Amino acid sequence: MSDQPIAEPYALDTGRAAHSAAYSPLYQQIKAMLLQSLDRGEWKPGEPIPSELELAARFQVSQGTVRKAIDELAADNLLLRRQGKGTFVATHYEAKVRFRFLRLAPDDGRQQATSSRVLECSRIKPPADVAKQLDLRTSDQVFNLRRVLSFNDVPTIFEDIWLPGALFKGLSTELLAEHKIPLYGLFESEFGVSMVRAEEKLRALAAPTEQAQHLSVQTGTPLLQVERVAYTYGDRPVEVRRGWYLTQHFHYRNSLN
Amino acid sequence: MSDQPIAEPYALDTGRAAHSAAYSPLYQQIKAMLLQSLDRGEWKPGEPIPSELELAARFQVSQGTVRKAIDELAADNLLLRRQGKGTFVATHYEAKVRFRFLRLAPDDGRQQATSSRVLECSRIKPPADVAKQLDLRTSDQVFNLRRVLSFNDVPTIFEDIWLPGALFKGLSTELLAEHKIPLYGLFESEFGVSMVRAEEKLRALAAPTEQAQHLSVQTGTPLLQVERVAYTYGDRPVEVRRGWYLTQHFHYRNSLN
DNA sequence: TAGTGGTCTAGACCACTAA
DNA sequence: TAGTGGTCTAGACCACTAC
Repeated sequence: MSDQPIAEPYALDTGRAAHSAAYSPLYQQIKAMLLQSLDRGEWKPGEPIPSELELAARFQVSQGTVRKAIDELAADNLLLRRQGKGTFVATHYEAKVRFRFLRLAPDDGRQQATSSRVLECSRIKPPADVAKQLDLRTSDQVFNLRRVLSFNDVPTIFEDIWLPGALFKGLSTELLAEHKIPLYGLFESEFGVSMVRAEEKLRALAAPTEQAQHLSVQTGTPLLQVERVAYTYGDRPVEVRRGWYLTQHFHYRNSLN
Repeated sequence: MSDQPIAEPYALDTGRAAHSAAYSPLYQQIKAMLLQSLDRGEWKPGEPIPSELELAARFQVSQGTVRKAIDELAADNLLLRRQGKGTFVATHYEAKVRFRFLRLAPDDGRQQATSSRVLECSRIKPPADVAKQLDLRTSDQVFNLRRVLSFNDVPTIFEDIWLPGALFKGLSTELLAEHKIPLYGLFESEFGVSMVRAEEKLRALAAPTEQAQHLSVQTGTPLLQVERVAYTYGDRPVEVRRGWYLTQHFHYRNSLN
């Protein structure tokens, strides 16, 4: 085993000449490569990624440059740093992460027992607007999922969810029944799809008949409607979700920074 | 003029001994001092702060340490870095910042002419819940402001606002009429109060009579109610705002990260 | 050309974790 | 004790802005 230099396995653009065609800093290039590794599932949620020194050696840069790349991924909540232990791939099996995506909170602040009842899980062709939001054709297959979330056994959220069929092969009512909350945890461990970011649009509206029935309220009751598009690595949309929230004893919390 | 060393004017805790009582990194201490300067109004919104090298000399640390402090303040949107020009105190007279606090957007994405009509501006004693949220006594004075925001002359938001009297001396309907949008711009330039962060609670509810009248809809129309507490430097609450949004043609946009 | 923030390096040392 | 991330330094050079 000699110490002969190995062939440069990573194509880093070290050329930092002024006015270079498409210059991007080294740490951005490294960030992009780490993102690819995450996307490929090279390191799974909950697992540690290689140490900073190891990555620095692999990419032939200094530790500080790797640090800056990891810093940004940690700021985006894709990675989690733990001093003395390592850097880990974020997972949805953590209260912290869950609350980032479940913004409805009880007015009195008390903990609530959460339960989910799946009403439907079928393979269908998507409505035109959903197909567009998922970057699919209307001829592609999608899963349509409908469920009711209850807090302390009080039905509070009705959700209508669409998922690309190609990514969620094998999704079924049984699988959903076995698996408990959170849904995004199931997605990451069973299908290797990590939800990283989402955009939501909120409106107040009078409950349609169907939604009202699922939530045990009268038709016309004011509901908070939440339309979500969720994205995985690389800003690829992988879920459309329409939710109707009862806000008699709950509120949607948000921070403006 | 001699080059004699000046007395150390800043109390930095350089003692980094293990298990030191209350150890905090140098860059955090510097961040805290920069925050104090911002709070004192040493540098006003829109103005540049001293250069990194100058601050490094002032605090007797390396440029890198100052950079890290500034990095965090810039990430929190308190400062704005502009390469080649300097680092500036964030101001609410910028579209970017405005959209951080006004989350209602038209469904069709088209630009809308925004106008504000002030209905009331009075000095009163605060309701108990408002006093509590502002860390005031119910015997303290507050300003109560009511206004309607219209987009393309369509009334869309009714707001009820409370501000600590001590901080907003001289606030009046006239001042508000002269001054155009945004309100937080007025607060920062006329009263030296910079809104830095806010927490909101959203609910859907049936329009009460008064709100319905202001928004030209029927009593009972579903409205999005938004309760906001806004904070200035050092997490001090300085505004309570209750808004009712018409979401027929608008939605509240939010990003989950 | 001078001054600003932005990137990158190499190395020292600290704080935390686990064996 | 060894290995990890966290802090701090000093210095070089690049990119951008303004004069």
